[in-house]
Order: sequence, then structure tokens, then C-alpha cells
Amino acid sequence: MQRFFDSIYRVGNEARAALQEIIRERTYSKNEIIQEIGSRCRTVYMVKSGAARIFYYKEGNDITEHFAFENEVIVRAESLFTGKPTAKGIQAIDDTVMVVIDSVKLFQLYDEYHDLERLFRLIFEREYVNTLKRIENFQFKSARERYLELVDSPNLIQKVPLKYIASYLGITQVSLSRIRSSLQD
Amino acid sequence: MQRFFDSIYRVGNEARAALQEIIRERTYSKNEIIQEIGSRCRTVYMVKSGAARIFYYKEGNDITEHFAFENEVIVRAESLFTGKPTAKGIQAIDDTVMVVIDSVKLFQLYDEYHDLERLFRLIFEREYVNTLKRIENFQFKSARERYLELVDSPNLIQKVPLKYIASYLGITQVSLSRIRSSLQD
DNA sequence: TTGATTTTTTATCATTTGTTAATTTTTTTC
DNA sequence: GAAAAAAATTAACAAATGATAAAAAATCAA
Repeated sequence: MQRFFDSIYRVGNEARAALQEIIRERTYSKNEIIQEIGSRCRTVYMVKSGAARIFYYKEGNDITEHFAFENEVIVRAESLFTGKPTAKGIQAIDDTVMVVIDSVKLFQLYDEYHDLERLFRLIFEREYVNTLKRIENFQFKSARERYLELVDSPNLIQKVPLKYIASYLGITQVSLSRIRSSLQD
Repeated sequence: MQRFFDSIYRVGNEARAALQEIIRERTYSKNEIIQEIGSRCRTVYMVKSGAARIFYYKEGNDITEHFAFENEVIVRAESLFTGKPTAKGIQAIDDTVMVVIDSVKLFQLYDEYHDLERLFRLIFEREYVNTLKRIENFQFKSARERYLELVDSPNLIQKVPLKYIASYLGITQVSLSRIRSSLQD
């Protein structure tokens, strides 16, 4: 995990030690709710092993907004960055080990360690860029095209139930099933 | 504009002066290309008056990815944050006055002025949150629902040609026309 | 202003996706 | 390992959106 951070931005030794102080590790079992719907996001998670998703309910339907796999950061950004509660939750898709960072403490450290603010700025900029790519996918790609792109990420296709993938793609499970069968496999 | 910055985060006097040094203003006429498709984004714009859009071509079709109006920041983030060229461009929708910030210089100032890094971190975090909201709109809202949400932003509906709005919503212009007429107006 | 160009609307038909319900397959639990 | 529960598929029909073409309306430029 330190390697992951370093690959983005190497912080000084003091900053590294300070960050280490507020990091802990936690294990979640498959399907466990990591953060409840309706709560505030005051935690930055990084998936050490396993997988997790951000989800919410729309008219009774469970919708997956985001997946995170090994070495990926997962936060409910619309809450983390605004301080407001969010209608989204985080759930373990698999037995999952998380690196857990208290965001309140982290943001305090930003004042003291410019380095840390930069590291996490860069981390979240990446997330932002990924989100923009997702917008492109929704704008004028068919569900079939969107699915075909996902098929290339083995992590996702292997680990994640199709019902989660369907809502992630913005279609029903039935629709996804139809698309898959039309790909003669 | 200083007021806009201050509303997000008040930087110290030195930082403010340093930022002022790298800011200039520029006027674009309606439809003028502000940044060419295929170029790198090395500029942060803020709309002082007028409006602009980010657009690209998909299979020959002009697609609007983003709108920006008064006091909004507009950047091609997937390039600004990665250094890579982007297939997207920026165009003035109206006669537009832009506040123009050289991002290379800005990022250099980050090293010297922690304050400035924070200010722009907060600015782009907001953009990130907006982008997430847009994902929600694409996931399981119908084109009609997405349009109805837009109708509430008078800026957009008044200033922007419907063809731009259509692609922004991820539908064809014909479809948008149909939706509008079904709203008996 | 007027003619040309661009934008928007309308109509028709094709395709994609949604909805509902039933069935099959897979996974979980005891 | 068998029963129960959950997930995935299939089918049939409905609704939304796309594609194309033509007409109407609005905007632009000389």
C-alpha cells in the first residue's frame, strides 16, 4: 500500500509517519455493510484485498454506482467533500481487507503536511478522471458497448454478480442477460 | 472573481498576489474555439461572462460533455490532470469573457503556496462532486427526467441551443424535440 | 430586408431497453 | 447432500429512443 502511495507521490518521512499514525486496517466479510446509507463519509478506504461497491436505492431498486478492487481508493466523495450525509452506502462484495483512514484526521494533517494534501489531491484527481470516463460511456454508448468494455476488466467480471454489473451499466438485469446471450457464448 | 475564490477558500495575501500575476483575461466571440480538440489542457478557465462548452466528436457527431456559465471553472480535466492530449475541445457558446490561468505556472505556485494548492483542490473537488451527480442522472433516469432537471437551470435553457442540450443529455436532437413536445408546451 | 443557412420540429419505422412472469441455474445454509 | 434462497436466463409484450427524411421556424450574413 505504501508502494501504491509512492507510485502517486512520494511524501517526506515525517508526513509518512504522521499518515501511518491515522491508518488502520479492518476486515469485512462478504456482503457486510461498510458504511451505512444516510451517513456522512468521514473515512477514506483503500482496498487491500477483496472488492467493494458504492450503492444506493432508487425507487426500491439497488443500484451500484461504483466498484473498487485491490489497490483502489473508495470514498463517498459527494459526502466526503461536502460534509453532507449521502444516500449512498458502501458494501463489501467479497471478504475484504480495507486500509482505513480517518478523513477528519487526514484533513487536519493537510494543514501540517503540505505533502499529504498533495498526495491525496493527486489520488482524488485520478478518481475524478475515471468518473469523467464513465460519463463518456453513458453519453452515446449503447449498453452493449458499455458491457463489452467491462468484459476486459477480469477483476470485475469474475468477482462481481451480474445484477450489480447491470445497474452499474444503467440497465436492468434482464437487459444485461439479453446482451450477454446475444454475444453467442 | 476574487469573491468567488474567497467564497471557496481565502488564501493569504502573498498567495493572492502570486496568483494574480499569472491570471489574465481574454474575450472570445460566439462559437469561437477556445481550446482545440487534440491539444493538451494547460489552462484553467473561469467564465466571467457568457458561456462555454466542452465537446468532442463521436462517429462524426458533435457531443457536448459539459457546460460552464458565469463564475464556473472549465477545464479538460482528463488532460489537465494527466498531461495527456485529449480528444475534447472547448468552445464559446456566446460572446464570452474568460479568466485565464496558465496551469503550468499554477502548479508551480502550488509548491510555494500551500494555500493555492488548497484553493484549487477545493475548486476541483466541487467539480468532481458535480460530475458524480451527472453519473446518477445517467444511471436509471429517463431522458425525460434528465431534461426536466435541466429545465430548472434558466441559464442553460435560455442560452444554449437545443442540439447541444440533446447530446449533453445523451439523446438525439429528434428525441429531445419529442420529449419537449410531449410536455404540452 | 432578403435569401441562405442553421436549428428545431414532425412523422414514420426500426431497434433497444423496460416490465413482468416463469424457469433454470447457482449459491447458501442447515 | 438436500432443501431453500438467490441469481441468472428466457419469453412475450410495452415503452422509449434512434435513424432517416421532410417541413417549419429561427438565425445569420450580405
